[in-house]
Amino acid sequence: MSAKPHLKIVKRSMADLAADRIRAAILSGELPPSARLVEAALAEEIGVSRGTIRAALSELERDRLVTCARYSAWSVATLDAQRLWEIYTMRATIESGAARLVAQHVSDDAVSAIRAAEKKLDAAERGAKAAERLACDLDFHTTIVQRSGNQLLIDAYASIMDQVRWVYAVSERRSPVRIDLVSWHAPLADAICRGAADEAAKLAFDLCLRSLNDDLREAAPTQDGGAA
Amino acid sequence: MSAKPHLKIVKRSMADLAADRIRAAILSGELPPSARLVEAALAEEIGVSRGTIRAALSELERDRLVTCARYSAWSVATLDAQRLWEIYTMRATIESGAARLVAQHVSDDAVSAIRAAEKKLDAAERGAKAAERLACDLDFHTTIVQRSGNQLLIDAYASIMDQVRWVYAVSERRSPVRIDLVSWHAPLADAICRGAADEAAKLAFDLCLRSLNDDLREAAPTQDGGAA
DNA sequence: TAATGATTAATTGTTGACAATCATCCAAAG
DNA sequence: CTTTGGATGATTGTCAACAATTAATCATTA
Repeated sequence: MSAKPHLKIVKRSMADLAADRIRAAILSGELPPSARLVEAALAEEIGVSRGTIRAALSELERDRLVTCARYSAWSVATLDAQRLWEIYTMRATIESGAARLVAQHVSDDAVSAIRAAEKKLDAAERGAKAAERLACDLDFHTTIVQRSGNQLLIDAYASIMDQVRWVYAVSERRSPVRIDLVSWHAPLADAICRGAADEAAKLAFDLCLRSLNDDLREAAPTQDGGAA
Repeated sequence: MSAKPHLKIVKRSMADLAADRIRAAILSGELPPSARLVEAALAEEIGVSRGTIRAALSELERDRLVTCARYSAWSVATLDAQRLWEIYTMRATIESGAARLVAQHVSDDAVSAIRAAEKKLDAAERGAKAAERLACDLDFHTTIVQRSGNQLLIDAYASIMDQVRWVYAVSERRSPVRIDLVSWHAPLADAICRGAADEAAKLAFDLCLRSLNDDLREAAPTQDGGAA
């Protein structure tokens, strides 16, 4: 996105590195939901001390990937239907607010960024494989949030999208299928570029909830009698 | 709100207690924005070790009340116009999403809760002092978020409202005046109770932004030439 | 058998000491 | 006068040991 070539070295603490490792293990499914996490064991495995691991786990707790029971145990968070609904509606809320903000002050800059993301969607829809389509889908939504110019929204979105990716990872089919990408997203892009804030907010919200329904149907195909 | 009498003792760690102390000092203005925070000094003052203080500061960092520069210094976060805008639009986003969710599945329960909060607003508008009016105002909004039933939204709202209270605390006039409480809030309450999701979302968002404009005018009365 | 209470192993909470890093100051060179 | 370089003090990063708490086990008893 921002192609400005920063030279600065971002120095990261051992705690951050450790958090990255554990996060990757969780997002990859290697550490499944409810898995027990023992500070001493992780410290041994990663090669740092317990205090460092504790800082890492605290960071992951903030991201809601792990939970902590006092004096008892850390464990990977759990995912139930309620939490799934919360994650998707939280995502819908953030995207909706971002879409409203972008639409309220449309700039040529924003329009071109959104149209570019839309174009990539169109290209991905024909021929690209599922993972690529999903990436373009997520990129489109991320673009909108980025253009809101609100760092709080951007950070909150990054956090909730981690949860979304986690949901994808722990569900049976790793990547949800995404079809009709353009026809679903075009109305939102149009509304934003047109400056129709209310409409953009509504469309953004509904688009996320539609993803929820789709992903749920995939995750539990026996749940609803899908007979037309 | 939830009057269920829990007997359970919530045991809190020293780190949590320390975080509470520091948080209170920040929210009260005792520790002003940009104030330097030294782990060792805080540890001495509060009476715990540095490791515990570090955990407390990390918690406050998550709440964006303090920032940390590696190997250098912790300090109380700063508030500029950009951040102020981000805080208020983040609040607007959350409330808007919550209002939409509540309106989408209106229940008698929700209606009575919202109407009750509205009634308290009406009572406060006539005669009560400024602090009381502000409290009822905040309570009305909190009620809506609570009724969304989304713990992620509720937590995010609690966090952002901490920031809002902080803004109030560090600005010159401690409590912003709130006038026309009922006439401003009634359309939102009506829309939600009517199940008009889009309208409720729009009204909730605009209501927050209106607060931003009001609070800004108070904080910097010379900024805009207010002549009609 | 079911409830009670002591015992114990496992795990997190807390601490103080040491290492790594940063910011400042000051002198010397150009 | 500006820049460079090194010394120095202050502050955070990391660690390993100890204390507090939990959860499970297993006799004991009614």
